[in-house]
Amino acid sequence: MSRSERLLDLIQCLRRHRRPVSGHVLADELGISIRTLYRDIATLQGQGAPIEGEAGLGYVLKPGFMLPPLMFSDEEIEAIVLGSRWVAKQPDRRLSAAAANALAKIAAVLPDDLRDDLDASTLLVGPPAEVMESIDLGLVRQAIRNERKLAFRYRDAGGAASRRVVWPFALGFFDKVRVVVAWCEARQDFRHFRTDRITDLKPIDTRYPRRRQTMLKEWRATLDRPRGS
Amino acid sequence: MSRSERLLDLIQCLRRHRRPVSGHVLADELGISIRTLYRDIATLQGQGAPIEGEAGLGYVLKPGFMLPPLMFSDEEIEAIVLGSRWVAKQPDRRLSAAAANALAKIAAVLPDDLRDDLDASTLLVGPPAEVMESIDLGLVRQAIRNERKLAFRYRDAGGAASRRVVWPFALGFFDKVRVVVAWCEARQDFRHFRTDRITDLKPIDTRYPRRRQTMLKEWRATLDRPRGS
DNA sequence: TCGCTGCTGCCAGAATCTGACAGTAGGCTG
DNA sequence: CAGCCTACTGTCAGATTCTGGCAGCAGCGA
Repeated sequence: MSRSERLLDLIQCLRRHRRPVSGHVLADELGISIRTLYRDIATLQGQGAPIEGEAGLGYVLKPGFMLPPLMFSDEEIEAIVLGSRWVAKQPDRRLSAAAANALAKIAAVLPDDLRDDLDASTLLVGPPAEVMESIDLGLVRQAIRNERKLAFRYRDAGGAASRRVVWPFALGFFDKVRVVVAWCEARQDFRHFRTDRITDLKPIDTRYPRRRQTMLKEWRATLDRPRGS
Repeated sequence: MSRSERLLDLIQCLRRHRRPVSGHVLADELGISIRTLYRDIATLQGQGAPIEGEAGLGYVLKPGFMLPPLMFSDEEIEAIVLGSRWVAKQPDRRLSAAAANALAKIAAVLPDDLRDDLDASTLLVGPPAEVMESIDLGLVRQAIRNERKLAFRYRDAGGAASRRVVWPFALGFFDKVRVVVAWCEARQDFRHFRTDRITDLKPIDTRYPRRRQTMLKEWRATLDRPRGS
């Protein structure tokens, strides 16, 4: 195996083990000596890979993801760039900024002619709507990831306010607003909640009793067939 | 310069010259011997790069684009995936298919935990609208790229039909339909045309007298300020 | 204190890469 | 057809890089 291939393998290894791994283990998995591993790690760090080593612990790959060399056709690149531009115009600040950063990174490695072609493919959406998020989406993401309940006050389309305890499992886009998709304990059904109508968001420390993947699947199934059938 | 860096450089070189380039020229640009160049080309081909060499002509990089290893944060990946999903749901069949392919390629190299997180971020747009493209968007793209005029019949929102000759310079999304952005010869102004209302599209072989980048810039400027000011 | 770990410098042998030369084969032009 | 340009392969010796082992230092936890 050539050295450059091995470097990618090393990243994949680090990603597999999420906990700190000792250099010795990594060297074993790659079939190289510990000395060479240290050199490889140094090389990767030199190329900007976010690898951290601490004495007595081992190595961890900091969050952040390296895409290995990927082949895309012109159209696939166009699709990716266009989609990222769309995300960049969405009101979710964090995602929008992330999309802008991603676009910058992609543009940096694109050949000029392709970049020109992409300029001819524009997005005609209006300026981003001034939707003020009243809540911290980070809390929602965390609750989803850890399968924890959420409590909040909600004001529905009619203006009626209510208190909810829900089991969130997805955070989606709907037109210009973001919605939390969840099982509502009060209604005993799937509901989605516009984030801009949520107030007093409080994470609850109890885990909800179902797997979020399962609920996602069930919820999708209810979407596929029209209401009432 | 290490060999692996040079291989990426070689791809960039090939991309710069769009016409066939002889191995000798490439070797000069990279500062290596012809023999080493042949070896490098062979290596790249072995890794799946679409390089073609023909005796008497030179090397060409077949359309298709290789993204070098790129670092993305979790959020940037989420933005890219989300955007691609959005594109995949758009009515433009070619782009939608391209987005689906790109997503598959990205998903293939994503670690499992990240893929799970992304599942929790859904797109709540309805099923793709049944917009039948009556024209071949490929012709439009080609006209834009080559700065050629286009002639077609257009039926506007009020139902009134007209013949147009335009200078197209962009192909954009607007909500669920695609629009051609162009300078309209009849109206002597920028106009955009919904592709589903265009019929009898005919490419015209005459080049229009302005640069498409310039027109794009001017058109963008008109968008920034509200009408009438 | 000990053990485990990260990390660096050094060195000799192994592996790889590189350039040069020679030769084959294919396309293009005259 | 000949002549030229090109892609491509084989071979080989020297240059370069890579690799593993060793020694040693530093930080962390028990």
